[in-house]
Amino acid sequence: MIKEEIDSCVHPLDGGMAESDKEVELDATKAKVDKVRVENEKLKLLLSTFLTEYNSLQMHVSNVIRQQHEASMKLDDNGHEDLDVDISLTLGRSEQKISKKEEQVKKIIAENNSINNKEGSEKKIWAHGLGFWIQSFEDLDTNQTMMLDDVSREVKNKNVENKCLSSRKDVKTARNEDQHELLEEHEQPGLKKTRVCVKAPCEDPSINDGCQWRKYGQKTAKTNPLPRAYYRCSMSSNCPVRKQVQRCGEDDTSAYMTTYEGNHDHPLPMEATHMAAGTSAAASLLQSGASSSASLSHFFPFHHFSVSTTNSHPTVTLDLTQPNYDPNQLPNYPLSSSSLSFSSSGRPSPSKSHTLSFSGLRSQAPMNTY
DNA sequence: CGTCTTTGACCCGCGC
DNA sequence: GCGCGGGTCAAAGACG
Repeated sequence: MIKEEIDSCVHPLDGGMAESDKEVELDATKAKVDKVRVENEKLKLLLSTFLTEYNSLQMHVSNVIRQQHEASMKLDDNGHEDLDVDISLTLGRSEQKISKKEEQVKKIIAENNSINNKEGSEKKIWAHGLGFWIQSFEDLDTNQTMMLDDVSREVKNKNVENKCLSSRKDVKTARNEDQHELLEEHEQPGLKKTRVCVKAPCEDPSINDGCQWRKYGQKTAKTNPLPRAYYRCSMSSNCPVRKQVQRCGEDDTSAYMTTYEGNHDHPLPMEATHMAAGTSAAASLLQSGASSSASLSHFFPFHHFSVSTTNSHPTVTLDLTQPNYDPNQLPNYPLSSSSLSFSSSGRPSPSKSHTLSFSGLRSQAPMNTY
């Protein structure tokens, strides 16, 4: 009432019609505000539902992981050290033989976990493919991860320091010897490093998968007139990871085949861990004997892939140019939401790059959550 | 000046 | 043993 009086004083020239219009307008605005409020409440409810579902999903995943862990512990009749390290998905490695370095790392993890368990905090550390160590979503302790990386680097640096070589031939021989040692140490006899090929639809060959790559060569293969580019990981001076990028064909200029080989010896950025998760999952599946398309499609329901062994190189090929998406499969894969995304950095070529990432691959490879 | 790309030469494994 | 082809090296140049 007072407000109306004030309004009539402020606008003495306005007639009764103007006042009634304003009342109508006010009512309309109030109605709009109420509507927005109701929508806001609905959104809040939706958000809380999502959060609840997310938490229950997390609990479900942790339970599954715990069950797998317990099952594997039961199967272990040797009664070794009670390690909380369950999975070591490392591209191109066999889990049959564990090197001293890995034993050292596992020992550190076990010691830390025993301490942490005393404190009532349950922690697990996962060894991811492509040489990247991560921890489960239950708790994230970067100190442990860094410690693992330090151990890894320390051992590697010592190996490098021990080599005092002069001529190029000696260096090459040493390189070959190192590779041979790695083969002997980590791989089954007669089998070379596992390769993971990713055929991706992309206009630019310089796909940014999260790592920094340095081009060290380019060749034109006889079988394919289009040049093949060779890259090595430049995030670490001694990182052995290589990748080859080759256009799939003259008539298929929008697709590139990227082949990854080796294990990173340094922490990876998040985009790279997604990629590593996908590739290492594929590699570990290959090594675990999941060679049939049927068994592999269980783990990669949304994309075509194939397995081949050429020149003793076990190779998993993920074809992301042909999505194998079937909505009917969704209920069977509650934890899967395989996706591929590209994003351009906008920088001018040749620095222009695209981001390639996987997410939610359902396999032994755990999901990264940060 | 440091880093990265280009490119010809070289090395090595594999098939014949 | 020889030749071929894939993979790597390293010098030179480009670039920021």
